[in-house]
Amino acid sequence: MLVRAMNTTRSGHPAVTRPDGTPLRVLVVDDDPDLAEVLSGALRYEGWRVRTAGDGASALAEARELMPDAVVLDVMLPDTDGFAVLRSLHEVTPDVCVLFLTARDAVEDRIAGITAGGDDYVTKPFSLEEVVARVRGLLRRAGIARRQEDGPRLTVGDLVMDEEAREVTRAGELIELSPTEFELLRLLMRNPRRVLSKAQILDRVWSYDFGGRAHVVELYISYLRKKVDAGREPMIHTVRGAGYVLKPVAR
Amino acid sequence: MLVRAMNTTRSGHPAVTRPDGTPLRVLVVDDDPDLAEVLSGALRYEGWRVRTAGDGASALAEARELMPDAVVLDVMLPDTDGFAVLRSLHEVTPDVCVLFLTARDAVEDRIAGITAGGDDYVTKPFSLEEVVARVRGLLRRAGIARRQEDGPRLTVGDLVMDEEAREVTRAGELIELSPTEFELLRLLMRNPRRVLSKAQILDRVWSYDFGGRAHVVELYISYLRKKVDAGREPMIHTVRGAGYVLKPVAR
DNA sequence: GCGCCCGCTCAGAGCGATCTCAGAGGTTCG
DNA sequence: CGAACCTCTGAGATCGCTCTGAGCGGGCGC
Repeated sequence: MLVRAMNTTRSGHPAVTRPDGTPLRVLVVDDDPDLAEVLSGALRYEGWRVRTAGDGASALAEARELMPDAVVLDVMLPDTDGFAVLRSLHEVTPDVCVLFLTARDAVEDRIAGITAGGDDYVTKPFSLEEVVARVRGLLRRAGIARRQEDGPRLTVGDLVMDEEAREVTRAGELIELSPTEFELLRLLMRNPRRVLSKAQILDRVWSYDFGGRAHVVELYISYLRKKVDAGREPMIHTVRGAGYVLKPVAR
Repeated sequence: MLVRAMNTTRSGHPAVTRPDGTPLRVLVVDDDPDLAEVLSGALRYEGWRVRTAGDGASALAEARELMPDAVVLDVMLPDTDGFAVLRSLHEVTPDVCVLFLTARDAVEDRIAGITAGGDDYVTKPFSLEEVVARVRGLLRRAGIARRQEDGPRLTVGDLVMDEEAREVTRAGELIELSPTEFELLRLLMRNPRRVLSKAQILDRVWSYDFGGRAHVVELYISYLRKKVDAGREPMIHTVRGAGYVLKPVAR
């Protein structure tokens, strides 16, 4: 039936859950409320339980209460710096995974030192698809996540994407994609047979501060077609006035 | 006037309800009272419980009282911006779904991130069918809605519509439809065996600012017939002086 | 049975959506 | 520092969609 089970995402595909089947718990820490809202929306959409905090102090308080599996943590906070928060976090929840949000010019070496422990980071501005993918990766590698499906592989028809290796093949043939093309295709493959509007695509694949227009989506769809559909039976379809769909070739 | 059971729409088909069988609750927020009225009428027609508000402040007040499952929210409000309202809404009712209403030109700027979660939006001017369909889609994906029928598929006889994939088949054969044709057929399929007048159709499928005459309805019915009934036993019937009906082929 | 009105369909204009190309910046890497 | 690559902008060109207008035909009231 359609009553939502705990382990189903809003989008309907099977959710990544904790080993006991309860939803994963994620804490978002960022002092920009709009950004925190957007992030938490995207993570909630994965079927996860999300809380937010705006500074280090309340982050710790929330963490104590929520006992999160993962934390999405802005390195620049008003009261403390992210690394101090990280240390305290690990005291509260030792096994927690952390995804850092950082400005591009931030000291990359310090980050590198921290991420050695299995944590990860993305630089602002980032796309939501990217953040979500990273969090999923973290959890999976940490062994916290139990995936309902196969593994780190997405399959639609004869199109296969290995997210970890960042490798895509169609009918066994390797397809080389640029970062943006890869992200766009991932979004499409995570929503097969579902029409996605250009705005939805823009919101998830391009970074939140992107000012441009939906025209780029058309452009990148065109790139993808040249690589994914090249000569073969097309899988990427335009639905005029509605958006784009990825479908396995008709039976 | 019409007496009706709580879980039945005015039009008589089974209502989409909350899991416990009580009617879904929707809050409409728009500063144009006329528009708010039209919208709330259309949503009530679905058998849902509807309240309206004209600005952000009263929207929050109403939300606290109604605890809505979904909110239809104009992004341009006199007192606050849509983002702030969204945040406060999520504080009051964490799992609420939001459908944004926006002017066409506004789409480009600040919508970014808004559809990031499960939320969605439509641009003005819109048709009522579209708004209703989107709200239903939101609720269904959020797992809030319990549908009396099967799933995200509409079926009348051997005619099947998959709303998410925007795909229609008859007896297994794929039928390609333009956006307007699709919307019209959806209306007919949601009201099988019921005669719909041209005025009703016009009101629901065409946007509220459409100046044209009912002649377009005839035209689009004609288009649909060519595609849906093509050569087969007809399902679309004219009722002279009254309107049109869609019926499964009599056995 | 007659004529009128309703409804059906055709053809075409106008418009908007989409596709693609070419090239300007910017970034990465060797 | 240069080459290769990536991303995005702008401009046409194209194509499909929507709606108008007109003519035709048939059902229904008289």
